[in-house]
Amino acid sequence: MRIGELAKQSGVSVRALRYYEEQGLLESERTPGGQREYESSAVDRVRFFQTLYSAGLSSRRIAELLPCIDTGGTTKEQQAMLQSEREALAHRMAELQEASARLDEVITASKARSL
Amino acid sequence: MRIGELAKQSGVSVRALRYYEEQGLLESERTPGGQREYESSAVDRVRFFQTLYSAGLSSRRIAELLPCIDTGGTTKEQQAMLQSEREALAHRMAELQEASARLDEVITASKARSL
DNA sequence: GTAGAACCTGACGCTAACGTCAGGTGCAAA
DNA sequence: TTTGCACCTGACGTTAGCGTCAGGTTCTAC
Repeated sequence: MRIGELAKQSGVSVRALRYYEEQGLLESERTPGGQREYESSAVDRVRFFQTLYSAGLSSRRIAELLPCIDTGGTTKEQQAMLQSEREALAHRMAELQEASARLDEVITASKARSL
Repeated sequence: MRIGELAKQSGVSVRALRYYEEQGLLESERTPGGQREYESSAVDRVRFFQTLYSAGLSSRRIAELLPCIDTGGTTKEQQAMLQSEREALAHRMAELQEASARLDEVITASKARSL
């Protein structure tokens, strides 16, 4: 598939896809004319990037994790990297729960006041 | 307290505090000489902002929510705003859990491979 | 009354993740 | 073979949340 189709199926912009390639996240074959050609598996890959992005990971971080993800990351450094990112995620989730709880306080307080 | 002290106690930079004021999040009295003076309650307020920031809320969004937070938000618009923000938070938490699960898959897969 | 730390207001710099031209090329259909 | 849409490569623009001068003032201590 070409880039427009991948963009449609994965729900991101064409510009974003070219950006991912620029950052070393996404590879593509080229047609004789120079246009990008993707395998259908690229759709899942891009969606995976979106998931990681929304979790607060940067392109650089994702690029660092990619070897682990693709090859299964068996070196100590890679496993440590995965672990530390996992812990960072847990930390972020705790922050979110904290924020959520604080918002709930505000909400219930305002409801009580409107009775 | 003055801005340096508030910065120290709340754990953010002086620049950040001035930025919050610029965005309408934080108010301050002024000494006759023009220096900012804060009440001790400002520490908690700033920490609250940090919590919301880390949860992915923008300054603009926080500024919109402030009236609800300070006065208890009783108008329908304000309650709706609180609710929608709460739902957005829940959505973000779900994304985090998804990402976390995906990372766990990678981690357990890599461990299995290294055995 | 003076040194020096802390403060002030601009104002420009920075990074990430794209958006958005501009100017030119590939490709599929009629 | 000529539309005309999709694609290409630069390259500059944008937003948020500050960092970082610069050049000047206030406050506190001695």
